[in-house]
Amino acid sequence: MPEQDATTPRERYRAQVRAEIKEHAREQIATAGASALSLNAIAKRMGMSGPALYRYFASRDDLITELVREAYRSLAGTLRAASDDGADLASLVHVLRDWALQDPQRYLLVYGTPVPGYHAPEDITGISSEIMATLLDACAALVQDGPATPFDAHVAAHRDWAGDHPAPPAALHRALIVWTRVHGLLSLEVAGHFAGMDFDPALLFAAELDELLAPRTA
Amino acid sequence: MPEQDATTPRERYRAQVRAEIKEHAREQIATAGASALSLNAIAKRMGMSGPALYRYFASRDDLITELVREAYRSLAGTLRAASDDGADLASLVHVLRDWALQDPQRYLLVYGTPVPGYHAPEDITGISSEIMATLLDACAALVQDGPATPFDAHVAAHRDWAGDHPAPPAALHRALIVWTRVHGLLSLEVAGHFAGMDFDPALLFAAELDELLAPRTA
DNA sequence: TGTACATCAGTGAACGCGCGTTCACTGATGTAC
DNA sequence: TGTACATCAGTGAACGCGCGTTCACTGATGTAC
Repeated sequence: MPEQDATTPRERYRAQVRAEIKEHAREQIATAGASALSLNAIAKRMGMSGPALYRYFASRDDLITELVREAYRSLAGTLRAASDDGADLASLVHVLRDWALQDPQRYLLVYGTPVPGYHAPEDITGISSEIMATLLDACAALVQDGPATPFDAHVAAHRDWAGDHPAPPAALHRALIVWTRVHGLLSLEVAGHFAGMDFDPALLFAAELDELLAPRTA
Repeated sequence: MPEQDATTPRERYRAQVRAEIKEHAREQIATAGASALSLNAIAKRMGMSGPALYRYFASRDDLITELVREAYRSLAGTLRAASDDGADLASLVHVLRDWALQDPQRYLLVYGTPVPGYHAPEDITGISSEIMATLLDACAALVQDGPATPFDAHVAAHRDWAGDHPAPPAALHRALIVWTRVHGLLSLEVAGHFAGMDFDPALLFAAELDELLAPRTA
């Protein structure tokens, strides 16, 4: 995972230290959540003094922004890659689940409650809609004709979030439903709300995916 | 909202100050999230010195615990009351949504990512299963016979979380699905992830509720 | 009803902590001639 | 190839802040006789 084109030794070193800082930051977030991220604590764990990190990140917010951006990019890239490999909606959703469980806090960086007092930069909305676009591709390939629901009509008139994606209203609707259902399952699982409940979250997920793909009648 | 049976003037005063502290705590949580809750800040806003609060709560964790417990109790009570008034699953789910949007941070205290470094006391699991029980009642009244899904079988063998509720496996399954779908919608809405997206979350919610109640065929 | 005592709310000082961030600096690494 | 200079990583001290929590205390409120 190269930081940039790192040609000179100094640039390579910089990139490496930056990566190491982010590594420790991710560890720290995984333990205590993003709001507990502390530059001094990272420095200590790296055997450096606190101020040294300011050579690599302008501020704590800067570091968080970088982590959030990378989380978005990682998810967008992972889904896009699966999609390019021919994954259908079911596979895509499984890829999303695997990605989320592999690093729960990273998932929460994207779809969790925003870090208090922190505001995301604009370029992230771009990556966000790239994720949506991948989901829309898969949904568009799947929707069949049927009676348009009232929400289909509504979303047809409010589709800015889909950019210029050519998906029909029913696909927009489906994509939103997929998103919210999957997020409901993942966020509860990741937050530990299934913990005392004995059943297997993977099986519930599979069952919900079945319903997601099953045809429906009125 | 009486704290306890407050008979003597001193007890009444205590209860009132406790309530006022919690009021300010809720405000602070609403602004910056639960992890930012600070006893000193609350005291300052109440025109008291920090240590004074230790007359009312043994520690910061104690205060958080109280707020979490009250959130659970409020939700359990609200749902139970609606259920006793004869609410069906659809109404119940709308009651849940209203309760969540009325105070988003309170909803997150119950179903959000747990406050880092904080562990909930046991008596809360009791209230939690009371909530589930209300949901199960509504689902049991609604499920019709049909082919048992693989997950129905699984949950029939892993139903400890339902206590001794007599609901059939299909109802357990249904309750979990209702919970996760509704939470997906609410948590994304409450966290502001629909904010840039123009469509009306209430309509998406209504559409999803329709699908939740519509009969399904394979 | 009045006095003596116990209870309890609230204060202010203090402890030790960790935080983000700045600043002037040392010393090593790279660059130009 | 060797020297002079610029660049840059990292340090240590310092600033000001807010945190949770303890402690010994004052003063008001209630209770018992």
